Amino acid sequence: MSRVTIADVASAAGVSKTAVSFAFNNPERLGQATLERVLGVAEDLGYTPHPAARALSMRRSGTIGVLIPQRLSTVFANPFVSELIQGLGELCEEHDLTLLLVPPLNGSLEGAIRQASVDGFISLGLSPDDSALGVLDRIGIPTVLVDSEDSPSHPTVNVDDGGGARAAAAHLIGLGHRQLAILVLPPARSQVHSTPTAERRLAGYRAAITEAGVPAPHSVIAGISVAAGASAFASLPKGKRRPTGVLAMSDMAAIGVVTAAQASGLRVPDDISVVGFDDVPASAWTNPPLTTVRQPIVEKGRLAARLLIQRMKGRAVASPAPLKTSLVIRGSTAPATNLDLRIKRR
Amino acid sequence: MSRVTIADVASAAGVSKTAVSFAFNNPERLGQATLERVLGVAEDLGYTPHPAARALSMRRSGTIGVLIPQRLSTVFANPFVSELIQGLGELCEEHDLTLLLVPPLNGSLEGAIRQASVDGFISLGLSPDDSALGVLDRIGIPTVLVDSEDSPSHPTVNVDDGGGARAAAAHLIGLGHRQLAILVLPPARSQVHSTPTAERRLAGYRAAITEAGVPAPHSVIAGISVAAGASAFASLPKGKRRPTGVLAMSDMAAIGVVTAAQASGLRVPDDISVVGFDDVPASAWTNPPLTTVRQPIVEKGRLAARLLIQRMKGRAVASPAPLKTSLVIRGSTAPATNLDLRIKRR
DNA sequence: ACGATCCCCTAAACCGTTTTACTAAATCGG
DNA sequence: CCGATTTAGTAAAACGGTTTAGGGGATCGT
Repeated sequence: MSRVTIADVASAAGVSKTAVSFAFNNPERLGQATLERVLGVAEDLGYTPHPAARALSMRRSGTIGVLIPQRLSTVFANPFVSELIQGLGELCEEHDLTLLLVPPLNGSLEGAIRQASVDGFISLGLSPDDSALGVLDRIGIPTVLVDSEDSPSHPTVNVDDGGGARAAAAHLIGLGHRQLAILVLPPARSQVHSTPTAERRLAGYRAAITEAGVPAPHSVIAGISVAAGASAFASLPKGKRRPTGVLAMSDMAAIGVVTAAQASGLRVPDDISVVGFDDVPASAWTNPPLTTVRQPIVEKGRLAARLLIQRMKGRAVASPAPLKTSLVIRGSTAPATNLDLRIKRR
Repeated sequence: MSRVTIADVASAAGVSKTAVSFAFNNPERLGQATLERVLGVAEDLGYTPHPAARALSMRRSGTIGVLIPQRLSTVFANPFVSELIQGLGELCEEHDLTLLLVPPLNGSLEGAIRQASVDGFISLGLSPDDSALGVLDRIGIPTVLVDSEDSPSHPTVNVDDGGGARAAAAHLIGLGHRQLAILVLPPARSQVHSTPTAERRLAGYRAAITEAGVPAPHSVIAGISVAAGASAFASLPKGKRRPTGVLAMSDMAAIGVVTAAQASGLRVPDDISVVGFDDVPASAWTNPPLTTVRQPIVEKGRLAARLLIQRMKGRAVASPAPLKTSLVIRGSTAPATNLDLRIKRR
């Protein structure tokens, strides 16, 4: 009933364990006859090398880990992660690697990191002061940081969040919007908390607003889910002080705002403009299609994986320049209308 | 430079390897003083147990594998997988497990299976004759089949695909549609090929159509992506023979049909009705919102994970009854209009 | 005919843990 | 004060592979 090991195959074929190992990993070192016999016996017995034993012995598991700072159920509700995995996946498959998702276990990422048998880590959105990072370089495992801050010990892959955010805010301001709202992420230590990326976006929004000299925006806390966006809309000021332009930290939150606004009887973009961030595919199909800041997510995944694989091969790699972001103008933004005027006209 | 092992800690603390191991896994077997000393030394040295060594020795890796029959980049383009992972993730985190994504490597799922160090597998959409299944029970690793066919050796989690499909087709027929099209999946052995699930859906569509005695539907081959749906629309008959109702195998394909139809100048649902399958979250935000067959994807993931975890604990588990599906009627379907009539009216 | 080479194959060490079986010392009951 | 338990720790054997170093026989060149 128990697993068939290399020793079983060896004795059944009348050879040494070494020979069996060679048959699989170094066939040219065996004679034609023995090779075939060993392979045949292995097949008959249904032998399969034990992956953990192999990993231990070869000091390589053929797996890279994706460090996910929050619960899988919240993170995978955002298509951003799917997109990123598509990029990572392309390179993994190219290099015969599998992908391990490593979320916090019992609320602790560190514990999860230790348990993970991987050759390298891709870390998503970790704050530079996160204790998990300490564990990472203590273990000395190759790591690439995505959506984090520049680190002396690990290469970092980022996009130009600040520039994208400025462009988005400038777009709204250019359309005449003066009463703006920003959906900021909850402060650290909540389940969904702020990340370096979100900070850069926020800074970009604020910079553009300050430079334009328009009134300070209204800030409201929201997570990155559609539901969070919807409830954020609910807590915006009503009446004359209602914002006419909303800047979100993600497309999901933006979509939440749009649907909640529509449900409350507002028209998008006529009554309220909303801009998202990321440009996930779904943003092109929403009603109206979402104006958003595009970042090349799949490309970002590919790049991160490429760098990690190089590091795993021992090559030193430098952090690449941030990838470009660009504003994609679709249907969720329009020139601001004068509220008082419209109300009067009715 | 090399990794610090349990032996290093042991000699530094002046105890045996056993003591160090106990300090972490069996602290009550050590005296207060030694326990603290060992733990302190381990901390100082930055000791972390080698996961593969641990897995080998304990015969458990703390990981469950998700067997993915196609490339990650194609599979993760469908939000269905994200949803499923949310469900799987909930139970994994509850049980301190991580999730390994196992796509085919070099086109071979079997090879990938062997390399994966996991305690159990969740298999997605595998045909019952897939050779990968043979490998699975040869190794004797606990497995739960999702979106597959009933198997004597493994519990299966399914939804009522056939019933959902019938309801969808009946809905269109009830609206007066007589010229129907079905988007069928490519035959086996292409990159995205048909699955047992798709077969059941197809059978459901056909059964409802046959029973209602309406003309045989037009079939057109399409994958499960938005792009595939769009190009499928392009290959539908034009003019008087153009279908007025389209049945898809996934929401993504349906969305592709909708956008392509709109791009070609047709109005949805006025000129053409489209129904999807799955009810991924994005279906509620599209323009128009998609009529689709809802299946409880997250719940499906939870259930599959729950069963697998039970099997991993040695309990025998039976396949549960298929989960219920239900038709969600939104805005992409409407009563059929007489084409000739409409053309005349213009 | 004889050392050098090459071809096949093997014994044993190693990877880094956990766990079993056991021992020496300390504590206990009576 | 003595045998029986308990306590606190250890040595060695797994776990299941890969890899290093080397050995025995056939083949080669001379």
